[in-house]
Amino acid sequence: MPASGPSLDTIFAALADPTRRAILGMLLEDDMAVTDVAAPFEVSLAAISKHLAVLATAGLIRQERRGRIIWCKLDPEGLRSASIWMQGFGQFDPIDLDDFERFLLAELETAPAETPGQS
Amino acid sequence: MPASGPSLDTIFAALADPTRRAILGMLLEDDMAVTDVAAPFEVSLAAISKHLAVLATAGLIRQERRGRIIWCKLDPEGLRSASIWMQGFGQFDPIDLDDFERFLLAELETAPAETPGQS
DNA sequence: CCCATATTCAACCCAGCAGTTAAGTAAGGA
DNA sequence: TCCTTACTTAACTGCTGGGTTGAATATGGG
Repeated sequence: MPASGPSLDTIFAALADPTRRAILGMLLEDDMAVTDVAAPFEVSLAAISKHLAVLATAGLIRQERRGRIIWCKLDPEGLRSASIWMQGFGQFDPIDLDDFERFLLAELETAPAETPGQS
Repeated sequence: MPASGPSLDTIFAALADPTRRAILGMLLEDDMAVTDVAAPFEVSLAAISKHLAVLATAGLIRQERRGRIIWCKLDPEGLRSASIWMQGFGQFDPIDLDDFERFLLAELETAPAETPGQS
């Protein structure tokens, strides 16, 4: 009883944006404040704030205020229903994590319009 | 060497629409002609035709003309890159196919605005 | 050849989303 | 208290996406 969280609509729509996927990739390494998340991107802070709201609504991240800083952390469970849905199509070989690493790097290199990952 | 097909942008965006996911669910059982795919839905045939084009562009289905009928068939490989990407977040327990079945049914029941699955 | 079937194309409408800037709120620190 | 830091909200813009209808294309059958 995963309590049927956010809809698949919401989750997949959230994942459809390269900026948001890049953010998830960043949060995979560490929790971050909103400002720090925004730093590598060229878009405004407000835009990133909205992206984070979308990700939170989709249940992919959680935001927790501590002092005046809002910490963003990945919520891997949020991907669960989407993952289950997808696994239903095609019985792939068990996923190799190295594959993921490669994909993530490729994603970051051919990034939106800036180079998140650079300082 | 997955030949880096359609982008994750394209794939996730395709999956973000409930009508399109319903179509994928239908094609999971059998290949279908465009007209037959459209039948259960309330939207126009042209709309479904567009949805199918989106799915094809995303590499999730393949369309093959035979006579005057265009057959649509699922292309599970199209989900591969997206699946790999997602598996990178959160090491879930190995997916139980029954889970998928339940999700698919739930999806179909609370369908877009019509009842695909009805004749 | 002509008509019906199967599907796409074209032109258009409307809603929603990503982006902007500017103002608003919240919380430390001097 | 006042300023600064950390975010969000509001109002607006431009583009894309899903929907429509109606015409165009392609193919099989009588």
